[in-house]
Amino acid sequence: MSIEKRTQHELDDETLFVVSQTFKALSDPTRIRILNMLCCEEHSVNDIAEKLDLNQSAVSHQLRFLKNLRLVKFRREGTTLYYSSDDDHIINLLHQAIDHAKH
Amino acid sequence: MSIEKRTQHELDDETLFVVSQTFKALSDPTRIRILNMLCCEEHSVNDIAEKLDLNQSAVSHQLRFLKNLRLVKFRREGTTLYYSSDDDHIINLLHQAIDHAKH
DNA sequence: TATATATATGAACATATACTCATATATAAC
DNA sequence: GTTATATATGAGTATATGTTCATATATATA
Repeated sequence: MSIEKRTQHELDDETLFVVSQTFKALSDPTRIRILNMLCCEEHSVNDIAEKLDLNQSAVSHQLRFLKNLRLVKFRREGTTLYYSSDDDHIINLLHQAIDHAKH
Repeated sequence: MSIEKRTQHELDDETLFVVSQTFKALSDPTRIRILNMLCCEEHSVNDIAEKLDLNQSAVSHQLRFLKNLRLVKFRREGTTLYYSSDDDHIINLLHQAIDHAKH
């Protein structure tokens, strides 16, 4: 099999890493709930924690995870940070999967 | 907030579980490589193991994982099992993410 | 029946993950 | 400065995950 033919099928390490990290972000129920909450409107950390009945620290840890992957962004207003989604394409993947799961 | 309004935003447990499991399947580099290999044509277990330089047992374990989620199927020919993808929609999600990762 | 080949399975292990707790940091108001 | 509020962070911990190794199972052939 030629190198050209192989590369059609085999994914390079960089792509493999990015794709797996992206799906890893979407593979945890807590992160799914957070992303689903942030897809349409921004929310503060405490707001997310209260509405989803989660520990503030747990939410903050997960938001850092999502921010590192640039899936969410935030703006500051005083001591409050308002988070919102920052990757329409990945949010779209999430919604496709949700629709698929609901049949 | 009304129940109707809430359910617009909050996902039910069943959906949450299915979605997270689906993305979990796509979140491991080995499974991504296997699914990417199976998307276009069927392959035997040994064929997958050799082409992707993986342990036969590791491939078999991952195929069981993917089969439980009905992402792959197989047909038998003698002692050989030929696996292929069995969920076009999820394969489509994978390819969207790959394209997204490659920019 | 015995042997060979292909695949599946279970245990063991190392690593990754998600959470909680305690505490640190940052901003605002006093 | 002090105090209050909102969020971030690091350590510790329990569980989940992916792999390897050894072995079991299934099918085909002699």
